Amino acid sequence: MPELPEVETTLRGIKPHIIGRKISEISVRNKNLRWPVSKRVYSIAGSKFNHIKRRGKYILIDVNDGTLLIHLGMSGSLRIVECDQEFRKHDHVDIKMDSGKSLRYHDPRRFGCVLFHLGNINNHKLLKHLGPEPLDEEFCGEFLYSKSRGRNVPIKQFIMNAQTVVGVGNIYACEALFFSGINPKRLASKISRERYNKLAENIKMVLQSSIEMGGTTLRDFVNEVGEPGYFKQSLMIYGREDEQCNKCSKAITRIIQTGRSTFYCSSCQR
DNA sequence: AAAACTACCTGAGTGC
DNA sequence: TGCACTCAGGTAGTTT
Repeated sequence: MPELPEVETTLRGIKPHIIGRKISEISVRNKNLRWPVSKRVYSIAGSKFNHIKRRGKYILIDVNDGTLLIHLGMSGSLRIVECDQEFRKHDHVDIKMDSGKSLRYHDPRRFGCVLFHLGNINNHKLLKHLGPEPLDEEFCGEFLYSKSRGRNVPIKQFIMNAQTVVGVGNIYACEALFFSGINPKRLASKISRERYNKLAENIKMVLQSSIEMGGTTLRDFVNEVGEPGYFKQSLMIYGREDEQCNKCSKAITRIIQTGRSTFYCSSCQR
């Protein structure tokens, strides 16, 4: 589910409710996420949430001398609820705070994770090999161009690879390629510098506008208070098979690339 | 090193 | 109703 804008929306939403708050009690109702929930998360009881940031689609919350590392997988969400609110199905982790509210992790498919790492989080194996943040300045067309030399992989896979750049999932990859007029099947090694400049700009633009609208809700993404995001209404190409392209009116095509749906306009995207 | 493939899991929707 | 099947926002780990 969540790509970068949805994770950013979640982070901004929970931040004012957790920073400086003391953690009173942790409960893990189902530890079987992608990896077992760290036993160490119990050790944060009595401490305060100090700082929260995002790296790619990972949410990192500093507590004591360690960091909570949370990923929402395909179907995860984090919400702020009253401590005494009844648990719903798939509410797996609950962190009660001295405010009377809880930070609650919900994830039907359990592809996400809740881990606790002592020491410098930048050395964590899940973060070590990640590419740059797409909204940072260092991420630009020139960067994509040089990184793509010799890469015989379709451009869509290339930009969805977290080692290339983080945070670009299936929806925003399709959208950015549409705005750039690039066929998703084109090999990364065969795209010009000029087109990469355009692509990098469009990746930034698409992610930024989605963040401004609270992210994209296809079925189950909700923010910290359980509301959906509204970027779905702005999607140009994703999920619109057989509908008319907004630029040229031709029917939108859906193909499968590495097991995932790709939507594109065969006339606008070459 | 890079590309292709596997695996993890539930729920919604479709067709018979 | 029920069963079988497909598809869904992600990505580490394994194999080729």
